[in-house]
Amino acid sequence: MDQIRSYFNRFLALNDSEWADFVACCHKEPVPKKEFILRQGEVCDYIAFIGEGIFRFYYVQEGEEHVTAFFFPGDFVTNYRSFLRGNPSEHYIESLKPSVIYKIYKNDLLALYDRHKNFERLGRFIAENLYLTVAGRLDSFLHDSPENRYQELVQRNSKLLQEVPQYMLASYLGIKPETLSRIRARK
Amino acid sequence: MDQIRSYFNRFLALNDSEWADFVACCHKEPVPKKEFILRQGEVCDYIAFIGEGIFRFYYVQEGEEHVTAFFFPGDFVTNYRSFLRGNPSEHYIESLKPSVIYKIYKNDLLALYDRHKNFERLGRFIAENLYLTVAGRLDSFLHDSPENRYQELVQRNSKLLQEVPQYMLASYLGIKPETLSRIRARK
DNA sequence: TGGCTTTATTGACTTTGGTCAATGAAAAAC
DNA sequence: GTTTTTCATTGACCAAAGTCAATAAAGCCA
Repeated sequence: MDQIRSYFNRFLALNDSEWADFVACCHKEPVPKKEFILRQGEVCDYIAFIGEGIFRFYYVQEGEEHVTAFFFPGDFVTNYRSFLRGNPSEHYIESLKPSVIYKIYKNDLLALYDRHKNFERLGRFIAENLYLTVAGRLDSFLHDSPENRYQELVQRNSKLLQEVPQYMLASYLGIKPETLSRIRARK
Repeated sequence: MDQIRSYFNRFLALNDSEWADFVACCHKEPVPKKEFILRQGEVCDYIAFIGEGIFRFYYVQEGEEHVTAFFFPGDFVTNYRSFLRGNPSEHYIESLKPSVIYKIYKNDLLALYDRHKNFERLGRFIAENLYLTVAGRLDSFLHDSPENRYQELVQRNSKLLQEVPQYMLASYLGIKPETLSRIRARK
């Protein structure tokens, strides 16, 4: 839980009563390897802080898996679209290793927003931050070659390379496993 | 200004005093065609609601323009990254037609956040919404062919096709003008 | 450990988008 | 309205990623 508090502190410091209120809403949950915490068609009614483990966020189209994102300890994992809009999820969220998460359900979170202005603000900061992350990824990928995209990834997030099977990485980069294999062989 | 209020109402209704407070922070500004409202290197210290006109958001790399986004009447336009972080902008924001914008400066907006919890919430909604837009675009870019991306764009946002020169559209889709021309000829 | 399944690599070939260059059309400037 | 510039189209060719298939390597489970 300390991890979560320090995550929050990067944006804004909660006082002790706000924090206690938050802690009361967290549900600790162990997740075995290769387990889905969200399936296509389900509505995502929680956000989950990752204490341990790795998750991938992907959808299936014409029999092919398309990986949109990976999540690591210290991240929040959720289908934010499904969570916000109440739509059924197009994505699966699956653990790649044995994991531990802390779930906060939507009703509880909305109540926290209502009760504490600081929480409302924290929610804004987190949404803003998510936006910046994705927008940066879009920009950097929109006009770069797959080769450059891979090289950038290696630089910025070498953790991914060791922790995640290559065929998932390829999908995350928007290319085929064979192509990624060839890019890696190129030097 | 009614446009802005109805934009807000899609997310949350402001009461009259909140609205009056907001209106007092808006600075109306006409913008001629092909005018920059933000240049590379400048810090973006405002968000601007578009009353009339079109803007494009792009950066220049190795002599080439890369279009990241277009903005239309009813949208907010800003370099959100530069605005939030106070970094110098990598992007230009340029009007494509004679336009009218309503600027809200950062200091004023932060003060609104402080004064009204509803405003804080509105800020969250807007950030969340921006995130969903970009995240969807990223997904479609990573896993769809340029051809499909174009077809999707035609369906979802036919306004773009009429209003924006084709070479800018091509850049927005991450392809060359010649390729877009050929995709269009394909049927 | 040995056998099975999944994942990664490599090769031959195809498809698609990029490049360069020429031409035509449309829009802007005078 | 005519000139000039910008933009869109088309063709020939090239480069890069995709496809299909075979093989090798790695991981997993009994």
